[in-house]
Amino acid sequence: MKPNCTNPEWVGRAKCVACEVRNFVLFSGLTTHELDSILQPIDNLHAAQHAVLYEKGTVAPSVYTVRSGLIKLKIDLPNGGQRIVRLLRQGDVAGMETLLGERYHHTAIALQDSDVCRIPREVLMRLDQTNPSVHQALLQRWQRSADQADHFIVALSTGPAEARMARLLITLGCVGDHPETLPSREDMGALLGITTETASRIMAAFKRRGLVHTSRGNEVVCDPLGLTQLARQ
Amino acid sequence: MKPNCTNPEWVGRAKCVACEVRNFVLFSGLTTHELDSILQPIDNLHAAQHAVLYEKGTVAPSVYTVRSGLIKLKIDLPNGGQRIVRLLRQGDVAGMETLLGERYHHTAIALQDSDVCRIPREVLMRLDQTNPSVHQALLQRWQRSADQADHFIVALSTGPAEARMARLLITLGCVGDHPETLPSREDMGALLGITTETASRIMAAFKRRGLVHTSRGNEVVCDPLGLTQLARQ
DNA sequence: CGTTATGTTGACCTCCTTCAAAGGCTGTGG
DNA sequence: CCACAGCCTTTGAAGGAGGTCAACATAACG
Repeated sequence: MKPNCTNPEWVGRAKCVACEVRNFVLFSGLTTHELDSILQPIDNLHAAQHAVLYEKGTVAPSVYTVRSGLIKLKIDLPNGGQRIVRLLRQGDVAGMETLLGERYHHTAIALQDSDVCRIPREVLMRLDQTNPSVHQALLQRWQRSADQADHFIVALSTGPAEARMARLLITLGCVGDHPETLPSREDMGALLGITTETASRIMAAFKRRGLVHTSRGNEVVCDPLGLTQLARQ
Repeated sequence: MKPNCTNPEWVGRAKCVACEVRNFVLFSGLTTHELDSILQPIDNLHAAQHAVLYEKGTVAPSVYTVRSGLIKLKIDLPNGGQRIVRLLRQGDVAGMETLLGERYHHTAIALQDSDVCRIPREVLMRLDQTNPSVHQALLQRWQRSADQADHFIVALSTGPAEARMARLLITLGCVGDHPETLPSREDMGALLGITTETASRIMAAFKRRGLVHTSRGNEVVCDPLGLTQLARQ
């Protein structure tokens, strides 16, 4: 936990008009004029791997939209462990509890180098009330968050560890053609509710069986058919 | 699965103005006049135990607010089992995916005899757009739903089965003075991601250890201290 | 009063955790 | 450039927790 990894780095004031991922994030329905009328600053931040966006229990002044990368929302357990309850990717929003004036309900940490935009609570509340498209987009994010929570319960917390791991790999998208950088064994354990050792053993077994191949560095490619078959049970 | 248990019973057109739990449900901020201006019918339904409010995958024309009782939201597993992903009580809302025009994401079934109000999608969408208090109440329900999902992941799907069961009993509120009617062993299993047999064994052990007492019929009273201690690990 | 769901208990075996040790990778300082 | 520390990963052995299958008990119900 080095000091240079604990905080995201400020990149600059966000230029939403020119944002190349605007269609994926909250403000896709806003006109140039409407974007200009935002008074408070929306900051563009770069969160290096392991950077902490915010911590559970602290006051929540802003929400974060993910432009690229992968963010985990975790909750610390009384016994010292942790449980990851959500994974956020491009277009997802972290810290929506801000809108209800509460403190953050999770700790948000970057699993990969990520780009995020930090939107002050007042900005989003005003847009939510004045702009139907933003309002609709917000409802969608909330729904998406609930859907993902369901997935964590049903797919990642149910059944034998091997099946859960297969479902996790599918969820992470490493069945596609592109190789994916996987989270650490410890994070896999926190995602699935199993120990780090079990996560390591299962991954090792998957490699031996040829279900996953490490292509280069940390990146892996997976066997879609084999994994989906394992995921069933 | 008898036919008389599969559907909720129509009780009457809801009289929101006179509703004794109105302060707990979505319309607490509406005036009498605003309530009168609702054109489409809000129906008051009684859902007997095991009654099905709606089924996953069907088109979603309405949301349901819970006036009393206990509703489970479940998802069927590919292997024939089921997993309960949410429990709804007084003031909670089921089927909010309706607002995004989607099909239901869960199957909603009454765990106890329950009273619910069925609100047509159009009514809620209009109120959401025209009335800030309803809008705020909706955001709150979404947040509450996400919070409960977190609880299902962190408290009910993490750690040894015994600790999870202790947390479930605390969640169900049977540490209070009032005796509580517990769900079936099968539902406990579906809540915790364990088998019915394990749920039964753990409950039997709790009774032997004096952690829970069956007071009368299905009602039980629990030992708060003992359970909270078990819940830690 | 038989029939059917629901709960309980036992035996067995698999899966997962725990504790421990060793291997591999990376960055740092000599 | 190499040695070494620190971290992550892997692997082993042992024990316990939970699943599975089966039998039985109990309660609910027509």
